Amino acid sequence: MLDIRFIEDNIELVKDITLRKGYDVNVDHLIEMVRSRRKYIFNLDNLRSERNRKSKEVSRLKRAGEDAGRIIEDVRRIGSDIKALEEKVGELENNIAEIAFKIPNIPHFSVPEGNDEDENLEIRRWGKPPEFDFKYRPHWEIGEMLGILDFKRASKIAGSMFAVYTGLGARLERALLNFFLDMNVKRGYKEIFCPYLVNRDSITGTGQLPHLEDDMYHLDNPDYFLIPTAEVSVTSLHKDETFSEEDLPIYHASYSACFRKEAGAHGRETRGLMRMHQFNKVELVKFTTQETSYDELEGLVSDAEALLQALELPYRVTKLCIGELSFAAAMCYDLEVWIPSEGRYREVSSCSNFEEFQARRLRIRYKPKGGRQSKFVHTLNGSGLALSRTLLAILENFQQEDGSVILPKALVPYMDGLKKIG
RNA sequence: GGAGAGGUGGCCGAGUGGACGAAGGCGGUCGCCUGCUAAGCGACUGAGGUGUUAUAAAGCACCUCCGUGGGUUCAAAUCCCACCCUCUCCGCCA
Repeated sequence: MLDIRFIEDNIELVKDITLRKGYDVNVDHLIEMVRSRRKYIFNLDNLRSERNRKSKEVSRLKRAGEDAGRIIEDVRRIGSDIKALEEKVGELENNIAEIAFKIPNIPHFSVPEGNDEDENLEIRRWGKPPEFDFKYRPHWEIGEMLGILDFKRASKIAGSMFAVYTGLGARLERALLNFFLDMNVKRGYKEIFCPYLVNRDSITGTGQLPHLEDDMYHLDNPDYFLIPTAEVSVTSLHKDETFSEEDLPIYHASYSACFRKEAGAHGRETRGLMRMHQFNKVELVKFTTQETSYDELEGLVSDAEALLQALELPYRVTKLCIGELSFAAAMCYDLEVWIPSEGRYREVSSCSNFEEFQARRLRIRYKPKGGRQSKFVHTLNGSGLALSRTLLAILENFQQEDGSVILPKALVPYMDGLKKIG
């Protein structure tokens, strides 16, 4: 959520960004309501002040044993005026919040113009895509040949866009999970394990609601959502808290299963591990001061890159253009790993700075050193990393002609010394 | 799921209708004292909003907030109702 004052001062900018990101929001109506709310509150406070004064008078008279009947009559009248105004203000506040929650974050000034993927800015590449002198296979073929992935049975027990990992496949998934968590902890992150079911407030706080409701699995009674990423639980961990500046930055790393309906994607990429209704991910979350958040973003990207480098997977880093930026992000780098079967790079980590956007919704603040006024923290997060896509990339990039797969050295200790599958 | 107890400021904790944004303590900040530290003494120490000067900071005035939402009352932390959460016991379960 943006600061209402900021919106008032930058009406045209807010309208422009909202429109370009494809959200339908009536900013003028919002401003109108904000202004009338202010007027009502002014009147309301005056009435309350009068009531407080007269109430004290009543109490004084009563203690003195004098008659307070006239004043009581007065206060009764004021009371009903107050109630009417309170209703009006309450209604306005609901309407204001409803609109304000639908306004996306404002991109950082350095974010490139552009509307789609092609206009993202490539920052750097690392590693070289493998060159095969044999007919290489997509990961689902490799996985089925090796007997480590089972999509048929997955669809039997659940449906399409699910996977079953068996034997060394399951072992490899677990190896990756442990490797990621260990690495991240070594780099200063605190390991967190959180609920997969969260309440509406949490998921509104990180910005998935209101507009992504259709993409999330929802339980009716009670009103719970299955998290689409650990970002939701881990960021909301500190809801309603005020840190002192010395506590910051805070680094958290959390594994979770992630659940997505992929409602907009049906029919696309239903094969393999690329897009699933349930997948595993380790998420990195940072809480920082306002001054340091962009340096921290660079650090976050490096931390995620270190994982890909340790796995020897070729990747590139891109900076997302305005149109590609998610609802809550002010700036975002994607890490994309090379996928031989597609002949292109695909996202395995999305590292974003949300600035105050989430913190404002979740009321996460800090007291600056020496300062009185508390400020909103900046929140950041990025995958470190998405497990299934990483596993897929390992199968495809390190496949051999005979169908076997050589494991990256970093994983060997996690595979009980096993260097190769198949 | 049943029975009971409880939710108050950064923390502990008092407060059962009017002088309570809230005693007392701890913690914190500043000052005094002190060779240094400790102890001691004194002052200050919640958040949000509206207005004001100029929608800078600071200030000043007022308002709101005692788990959340309703209600009773001239007046609610205090009384009533619903919900949420925590603790204890029982049941159930991994």
